[in-house]
Amino acid sequence: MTENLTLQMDDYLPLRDVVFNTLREAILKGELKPGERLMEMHLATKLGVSRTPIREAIRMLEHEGLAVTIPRKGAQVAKMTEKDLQDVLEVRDALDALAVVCACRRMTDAQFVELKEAMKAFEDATRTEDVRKIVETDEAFHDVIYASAENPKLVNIINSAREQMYRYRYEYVKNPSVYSQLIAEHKQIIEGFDRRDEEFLKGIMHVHLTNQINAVREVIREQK
Amino acid sequence: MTENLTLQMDDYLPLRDVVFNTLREAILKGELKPGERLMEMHLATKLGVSRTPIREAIRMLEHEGLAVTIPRKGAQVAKMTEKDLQDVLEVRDALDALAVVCACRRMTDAQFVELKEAMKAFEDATRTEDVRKIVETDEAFHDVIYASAENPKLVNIINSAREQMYRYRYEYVKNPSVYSQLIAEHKQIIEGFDRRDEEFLKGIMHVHLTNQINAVREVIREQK
DNA sequence: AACGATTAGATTGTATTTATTTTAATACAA
DNA sequence: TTGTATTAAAATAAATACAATCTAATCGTT
Repeated sequence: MTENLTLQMDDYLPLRDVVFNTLREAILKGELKPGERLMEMHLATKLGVSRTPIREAIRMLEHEGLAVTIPRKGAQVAKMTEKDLQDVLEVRDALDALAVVCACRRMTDAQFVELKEAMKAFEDATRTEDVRKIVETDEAFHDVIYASAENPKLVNIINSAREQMYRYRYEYVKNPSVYSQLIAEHKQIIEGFDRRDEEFLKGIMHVHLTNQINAVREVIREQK
Repeated sequence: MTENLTLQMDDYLPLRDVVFNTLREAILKGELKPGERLMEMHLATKLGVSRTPIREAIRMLEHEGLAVTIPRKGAQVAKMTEKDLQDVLEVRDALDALAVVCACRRMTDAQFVELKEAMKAFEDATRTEDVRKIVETDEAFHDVIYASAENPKLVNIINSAREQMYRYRYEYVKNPSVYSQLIAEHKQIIEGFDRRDEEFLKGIMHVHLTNQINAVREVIREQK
């Protein structure tokens, strides 16, 4: 019996996607800074591919809001003004409210368990002082909520809104004094889901989000 | 005095954008139907360009939600299921509510005049039986509202949500019996802005949107 | 006739080449 | 020194060429 027929090993990804993911990560982590030029030839040689997949990846970054292209001049990492941040937050606020209401109605027991676990993971991470891990577990916590909303279109849009500010948020999370507040808010969110209290949850999410505004705004202001 | 220094004639557009606009229009108007394959070579010869700008345009359509690519198999016009429609509407509902509240607070007098003019143009269009014109003037009416919200990020996201359902909505607008209702709703919207009544506006927009659901749902159901 | 292997053609993925445009560097004139 | 032309270099835009993969038709076998 020919066992282990687990072929179909779809580890294939078009180079454009590999490049896209690489550049996206680099931008979000701040390795590529806002305003920095994305020169095709340079990136191509650096990543060891031709310019074609680079160009396609740039088109994707562009529509993700992470890059801006000026025809015949090239692309650069998108800059955000304070106004941009304000605008994105306004949108995220509305979408988070929707997500949390949907999630409140649709969250399964298994997902609620998952959420509590994610909460725990985040709490643990804050004790490690590993910023990267803290950011990731925080995102994971919110991912559980978004997934529970059972609305992939919503998740897509929220994610693209998140991305636009996450590269500024890294700085925010570097400050350990905010951990306790974040943990407290996460706990309240759990409590809200436990009680299935939509209005309460909307309020908490709003606070949770707006708390980040000023910190991120600082970062943007500095880097001007 | 050298007058008429209106050079700067930026009538240049990269081919990728020309192709993108062309394909986008074709999809929204139903010339390219959901599920239809987007073969690079075919499109390239048809539009008289090489495959490079076609590929870039497809990447853009993809992130706009109008096309779906399967690696090594190619792209096709995105299909929408009833669930997808439901999901998009849920999002649009939330974003429209946000837009209308922002617009209510920020709309200038000039913009309010513009809105009333757009209303008039729509009313005129419904008498022409020219479906294309009707759709356009209806969109223009809503564009005024969205622009008044003074939040470009929000406008972007709403537009991409609109696009995803607009290609199904054409059918809805073909039915003249809905015109009077649409006109009535538009009038109420104007009234809402006149009174600056946020809650009223949110309600109207919600009704205005959900009225389209069933019609669009019909269309999707049929075409299966 | 039904099924599977083989192969030809079509299609996408990637790289390379060519053309156009912009940037900047240099030279010249005011 | 400043401003304008001119030229050279570098970058993007688009087209073409090549490679890898998939699809579907064909053929042979059962």
